[in-house]
Amino acid sequence: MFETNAVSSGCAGRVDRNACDACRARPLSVCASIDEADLDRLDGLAQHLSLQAGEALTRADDPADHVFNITSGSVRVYKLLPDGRRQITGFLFAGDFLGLATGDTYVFSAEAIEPVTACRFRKSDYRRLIRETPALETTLLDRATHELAAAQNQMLLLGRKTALERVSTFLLELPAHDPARRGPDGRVHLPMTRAEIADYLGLTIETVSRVFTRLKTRGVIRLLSLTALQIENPEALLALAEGEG
Amino acid sequence: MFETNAVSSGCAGRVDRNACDACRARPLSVCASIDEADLDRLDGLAQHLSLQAGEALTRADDPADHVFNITSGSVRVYKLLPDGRRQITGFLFAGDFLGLATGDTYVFSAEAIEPVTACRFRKSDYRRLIRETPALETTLLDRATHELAAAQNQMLLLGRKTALERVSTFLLELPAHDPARRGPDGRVHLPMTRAEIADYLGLTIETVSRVFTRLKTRGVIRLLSLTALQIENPEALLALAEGEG
DNA sequence: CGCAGCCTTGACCATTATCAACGCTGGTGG
DNA sequence: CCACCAGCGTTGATAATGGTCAAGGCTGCG
Repeated sequence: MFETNAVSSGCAGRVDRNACDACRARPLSVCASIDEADLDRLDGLAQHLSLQAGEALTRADDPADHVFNITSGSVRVYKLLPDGRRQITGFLFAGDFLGLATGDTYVFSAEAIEPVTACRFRKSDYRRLIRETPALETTLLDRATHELAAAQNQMLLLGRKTALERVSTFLLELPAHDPARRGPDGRVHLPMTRAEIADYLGLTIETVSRVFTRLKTRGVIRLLSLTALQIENPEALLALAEGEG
Repeated sequence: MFETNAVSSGCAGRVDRNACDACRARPLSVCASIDEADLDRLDGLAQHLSLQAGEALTRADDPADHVFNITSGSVRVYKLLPDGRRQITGFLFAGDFLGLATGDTYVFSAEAIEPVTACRFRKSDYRRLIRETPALETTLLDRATHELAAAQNQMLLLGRKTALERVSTFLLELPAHDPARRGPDGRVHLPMTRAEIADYLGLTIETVSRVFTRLKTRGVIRLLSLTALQIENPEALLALAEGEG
């Protein structure tokens, strides 16, 4: 299931170029406010992974043995109902953390949606590290707190926003969450399929497609390809996202 | 806005009867795994609050000056859209923590839905306490992680479950989250109105009411009063909650 | 006793899901 | 080099779930 990458340093975000770029780009990344000695210890314990699209980092109900730090690519985190309905609870990008959940099995699944590099730590190592590295714990608490705020926003979206508002919000938040998704002039790269966007926004692929068309017709966005679009009118998009359109 | 309670001890959950009961009932309560000396310091810094139904603990966009620990009663946490649509992101009960969010303004509002007692700490004190009390930080990280898992479940509910599944899930999780809501023989006390249940589940009051009626007709629940009901068939309710009914 | 607030029920409506057909695109193999 | 195919995306027609609007009932309190 896992392919271990030969490159063996920089997992904590200090040496490896990818990871470090991610760190600098993200105010709350794991390596922020952790000193050199601690980073060295982290690096020593890290296992390096390289995954193809579709490969899993975690599976719901499997033993929760590891925690992960994404260093490049994108990951979908989701939960399923018994009949197969899927809710994607978040997308993860370079710098994001995965697997903090307490309990001894994962309660969600996580899979690469494009080639991903990540590093992972055994949960036992991770717990020891946390005990010995207060700065790490502070950083993780900060991150968890941020994720909680993001989760509240997503609940507002799923519970109370219309399809048009959901898609508009998504198009604004994707580049805000991951600078690597953001090109110049409001250009946005979408690594995920319509099905994944739909399962993230609590809609169907048809509805997502229709809303894209509506936004295009209104001149708010321009579709450059299936995986790239340009925001032509950010103000209008923001107004739509908050229900003022 | 705040009425300070005269009772001046036990806010950290050690002395005051209410709070301590709550602590013992909840494996992850704030006082768990914190030693006596630390608890004493916590108590020394706590301000004690007593709120009537409808009074606010926090308001979205106000300066985030305090963190709170609920010691009795119930609280609604919610976000609003500009046009007034409301999403309740969670209900808090005795033992729950509030206000961990980073940033210098609150991003949610929190109000008592029945008489509430709580204690609060200045954010500056709280930050210092965290630095000086690793056990507190560990506990808070655990709690945040649990809340994150709960938030993912709620996203699954809001994004993919039907009205019947949502209400069934709610009736099962309310007593699971707060033992004080659970009477004997599957009896459940609902401190919140239909409007609050609706805004928590992403539905309207009419739909919530109709689902209650359907569950009643099917013999799954029995309504004892507006604020109390009895689960007659927990297995059926569980099946409905997961979409197998 | 009467009123206010909340809840329930009913009729109708709208948004979004479902079902179906078609189109585009990229990869593969003749 | 082109044709075909598979997978994904778009568009259209229809259906259903839940929302909206409206009326009436219950309950607790003054």
